[in-house]
Amino acid sequence: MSSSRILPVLLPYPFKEPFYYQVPPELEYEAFIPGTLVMVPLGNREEIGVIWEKHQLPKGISLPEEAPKKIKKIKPILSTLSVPPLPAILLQFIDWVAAYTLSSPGMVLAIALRGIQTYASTNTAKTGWILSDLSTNTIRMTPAREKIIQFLKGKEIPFTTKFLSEALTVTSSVIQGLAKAGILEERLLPYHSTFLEPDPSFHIPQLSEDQQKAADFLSKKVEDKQFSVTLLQGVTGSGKTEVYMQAIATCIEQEQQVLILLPEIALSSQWVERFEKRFGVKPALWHSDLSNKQRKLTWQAVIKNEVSVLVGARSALFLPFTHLGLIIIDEEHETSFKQEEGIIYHARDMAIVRARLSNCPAVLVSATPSLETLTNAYHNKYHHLTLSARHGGASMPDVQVVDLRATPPHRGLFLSPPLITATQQRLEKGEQVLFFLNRRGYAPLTLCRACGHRLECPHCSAWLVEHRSTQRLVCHHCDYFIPIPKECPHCSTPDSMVPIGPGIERITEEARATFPDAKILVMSSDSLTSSKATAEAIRQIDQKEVNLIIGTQIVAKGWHFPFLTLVGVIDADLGLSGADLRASEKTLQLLHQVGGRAGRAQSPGIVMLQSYLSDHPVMETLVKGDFNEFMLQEAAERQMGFWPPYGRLAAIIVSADTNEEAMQIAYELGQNAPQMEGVIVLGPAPAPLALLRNRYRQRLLLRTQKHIAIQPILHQWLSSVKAKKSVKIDVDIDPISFL
DNA sequence: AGCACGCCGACT
DNA sequence: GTCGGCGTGCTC
Repeated sequence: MSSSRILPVLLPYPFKEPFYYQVPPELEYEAFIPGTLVMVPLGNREEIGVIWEKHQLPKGISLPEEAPKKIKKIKPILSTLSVPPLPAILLQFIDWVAAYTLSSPGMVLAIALRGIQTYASTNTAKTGWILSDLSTNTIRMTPAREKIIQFLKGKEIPFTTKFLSEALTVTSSVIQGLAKAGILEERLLPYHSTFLEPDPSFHIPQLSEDQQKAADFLSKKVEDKQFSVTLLQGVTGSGKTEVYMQAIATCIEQEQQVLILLPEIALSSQWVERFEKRFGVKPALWHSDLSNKQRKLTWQAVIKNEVSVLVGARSALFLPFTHLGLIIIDEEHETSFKQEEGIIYHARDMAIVRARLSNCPAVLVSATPSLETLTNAYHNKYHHLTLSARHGGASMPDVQVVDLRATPPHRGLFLSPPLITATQQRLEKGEQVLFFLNRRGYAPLTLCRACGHRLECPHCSAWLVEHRSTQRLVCHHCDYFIPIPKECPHCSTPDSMVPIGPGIERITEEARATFPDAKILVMSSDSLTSSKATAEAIRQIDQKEVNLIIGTQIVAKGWHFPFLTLVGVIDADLGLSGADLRASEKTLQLLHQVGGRAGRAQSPGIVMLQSYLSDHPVMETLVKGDFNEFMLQEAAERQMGFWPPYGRLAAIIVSADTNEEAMQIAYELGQNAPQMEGVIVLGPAPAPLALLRNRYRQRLLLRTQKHIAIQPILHQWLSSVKAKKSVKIDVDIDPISFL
């Protein structure tokens, strides 16, 4: 066996490097180009792997000494999968993401292979039936048999059992019988993609002058077929979607593929509808709720270039596009683009990397761009398009702060008199009102009036949240819950447990009592458990079957509520209390987004912010509406200390079964902290959730100046400390949430 | 990631 | 004496 027939194969497991396998003599070596999907033996199992890179050596020259030399045995590749090889850009992208996030390429590959994991086992091609050459008078004729033979006579394409039995009202046993007699012959169905081609000129909307300019700019970028990043910023209702749909149309005309990333694809039925109205067909979808079959079909259609437009959640970034011509990241400021488990990555940032590797434009879309994006736009790293006016003549909502110190709600209640009055007026006029509170359940804290005992999750450092609808106290961080106790578990005083603070269930209760005639709809992840339930809620709002909507964060996400004219933010201060670096930014974005739901169509909208901090800069910004100015001010404050976006940040989380073990390793990391110019290490300290799912967590933060590459420093630092397997050290590059 | 191998506690 | 807990190490 010549050693030149040995190839590196990357497996979807957390190994540092590819494994080496040999090409068996009966297979042609030249066919194994990088990206080829193969079955290989691993231990006593068979696994899917990918040919990773062929050593660029002339034939006959042996491999570099160091590569497979220390490997004891090299097993043969078993077979090649009948799918096209992964595109070279995807291979590069996987390596890039792995290096950036300090994770193994194999684990990144695992995300990319999620569409074919079941490929080998369930590759059953569809077949149908045609008439054979055998004479039909060799069999006994029956009416059912007659029908089938008459139907198939002269037809050359095969028809499936399902089709024949339904169309001709015969049972499948008749077909089986004819097949057995040799009258019918089984044939593979001709392959046709289930993904229809969108029509770029199906319905071209009338764009405003502003919109048209922006659309032309993006279309030009698509035609250029070069890497670029554009921020498309515009207030809610300014018609951003229509603008980028125009760029999608151009991309389809150029016969290139488009990827659109949305934060919560399950909630995007309205988006898909808009797409369908514009292009005549539904786009391909990619999200966690897809069935295995849909997943496989979509994955294969993407790699065969049969999908021209795909809308997906963050993992769609790892699909095997072969002709990517445009990536759009809608609601780019959304924190749910950050994957927080497994491979920790930010889909917005990785999308830009993928666009660069694919040499195509990326478009970031938001009414309230993230600080990072806005800074890049102001420093001319990104193009910046602004849509200033609301489309269709609607005006911006009028934002008012309700000072809760001056006009407090009644004792034990949460709706202030000004908000109640305004709500009453709007409801009487037949308009819709939204109450926003970013808190699920009835009350965030339950305590004992007698002894002060607070009910806490035994597995996490968090209060148990009362959910009255299910009669439970629930931990929002793990799956722990208990029935609502009748007496204090600590001092046994009966009926002493009292709910503290509001959740939306409690606001709903108060709203029912205050507005007995209102038709109330609750929107939270607890009430909208399926995309069907969500679609039904949206329908009720559209049809004006409800007039008071009470919702959590879920309502902030891109919906059209045409009859909504008043938004009441129950607790505008929520989120500002912590010491989180991004507290102001995130609160401002969220409240701005929620406020954007109001007053889209005919009537002007009002946003009322209930706050005890009415002179807080965030409130003042919301009233004045100068979002960008506030954000740039925030950015300026971060510049001095080299905080992001002017510096780099990495969080190291040490987790273990006992606090002692976690502290021990965290302490050792602290001792070995890198000491360099422009590098600062903070910690160790208990992580924000010091106990999570029974794991104790300690954290360190590494902050460097922007020009310093953070990965090599981390790599060296982490390899200086040895921990046993039960102690986990996770690295979060560019962490989003930290205190 | 899976899975085998290995060394210490409660049982047929 | 064994069954089995999960801690450690290996897979080309």
